[in-house]
Amino acid sequence: MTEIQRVTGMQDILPMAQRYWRHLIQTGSEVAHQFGFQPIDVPVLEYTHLFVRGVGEASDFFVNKEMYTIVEEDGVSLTLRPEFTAGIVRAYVENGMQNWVQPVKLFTVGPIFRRERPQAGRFRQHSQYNAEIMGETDPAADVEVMMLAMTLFQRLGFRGLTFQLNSTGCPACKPVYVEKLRAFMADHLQSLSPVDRERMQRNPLRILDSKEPGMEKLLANAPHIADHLCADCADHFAELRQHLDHLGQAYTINFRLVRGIDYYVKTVFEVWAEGIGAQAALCGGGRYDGVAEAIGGPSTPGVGFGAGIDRIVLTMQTWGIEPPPAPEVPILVAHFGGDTKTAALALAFRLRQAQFPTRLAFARERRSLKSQMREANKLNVRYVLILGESELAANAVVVRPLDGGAQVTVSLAEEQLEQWLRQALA
RNA sequence: GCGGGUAUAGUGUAGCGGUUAACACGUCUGGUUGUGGCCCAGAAGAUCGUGGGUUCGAUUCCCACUACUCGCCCCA
Repeated sequence: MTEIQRVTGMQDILPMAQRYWRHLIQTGSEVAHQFGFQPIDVPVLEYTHLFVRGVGEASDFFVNKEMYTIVEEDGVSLTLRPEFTAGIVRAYVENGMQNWVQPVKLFTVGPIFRRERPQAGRFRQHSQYNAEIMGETDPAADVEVMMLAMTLFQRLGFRGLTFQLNSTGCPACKPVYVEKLRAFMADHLQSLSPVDRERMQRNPLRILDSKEPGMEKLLANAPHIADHLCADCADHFAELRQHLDHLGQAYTINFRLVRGIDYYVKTVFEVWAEGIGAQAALCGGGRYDGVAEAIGGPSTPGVGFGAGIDRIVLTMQTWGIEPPPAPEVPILVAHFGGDTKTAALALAFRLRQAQFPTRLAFARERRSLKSQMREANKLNVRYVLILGESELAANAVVVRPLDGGAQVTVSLAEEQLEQWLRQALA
């Protein structure tokens, strides 16, 4: 219990849970392909400064407390990626994707690492599905990213999905708004909780999604960013909404929806599912036109989203959304005495060559057929191929169906067994 | 970083200041000569999270630590 143990916040994805994961990843890949996104993988490890520059002002906090960083002997500092965007933007710049047909549309799946305190649906290692469009400022690109997310969740079987949508402004209008918000809050200091006063210092926008009691009423009267956007941002937001309206896609303008990091501009959105609170949003994303420059590359607009796979799987499980059943292994080869084990081994490989998923019964010593039958039954095998000495002598196997059908003897000559099985399993 | 809860075989639980630490599920084996599910029998599997106390004696009471868990902060 003390020695052999997972690292805090890490988890094993056992075979029983894999069908959720596989289904999610496969559906995600299919949908991405349909939307014209190409797959990409970026390293788990990057130079620390990539993430430090990428996340901007709040970086001290993350660097100190929330990132897994190792310093190599020569002093080079590396960090396990705490997000995908920085790495993908780095790959875009480093591989000269500016010279590809614009925009470049990419998606990826993989683990990310954050040294946070684990809690329901939050792990230190968790996997994300990410999609990004790089090199395009058109609000239609935002729409496409949003609809990719929405389609994915619909395809997975979620119901009652809604967009939560907001605009967070840009370097031109966001600071002006933040000042207005700060001034408003200063006038209502006495109704702010200590936590929110603290927030006002560090990251005023975050007050908007405060969970403190009474904030709802106060925030309703606070200045809303949608009313303080610059012309460019207002146009972008208006056009985005127009497109959504035109698609008949419902959305909720949520003025409390914000992102904690500076590089987000204009669009921010989440997908919520019926009955799930804001904390369990299925995904979140937005526009990050400032990132490429922040990491030292040429100014490049980008928009994308990330969806936490672990959390989506949890949600599917609590809702009873069933992925397709795991592929089964329909055949077990049993053997019984004499040289039959050797022959069974060969038979199993022969069947696998012929594309039949096959399990082979093992037996150090002589093992009863009954025991092997039990194994087959527990594994939900459809046919047990019994290879005893008499079958071996006759160059045949007994094919025993486990669904109650009659067993038959099939010759091992030529392709007879393969043909029989192909028909039976069709 | 802060706060609440929990810690007994693989899993879920019971238990008590002194017991061979129990039960269910699961696992394995067997139930006459080569055939699953039900049933029956047996077996393996726990220094009762770790370390300190209190006590004649601690799995049981107390403390600390660790881990797990739920929430807060934060959330790229």
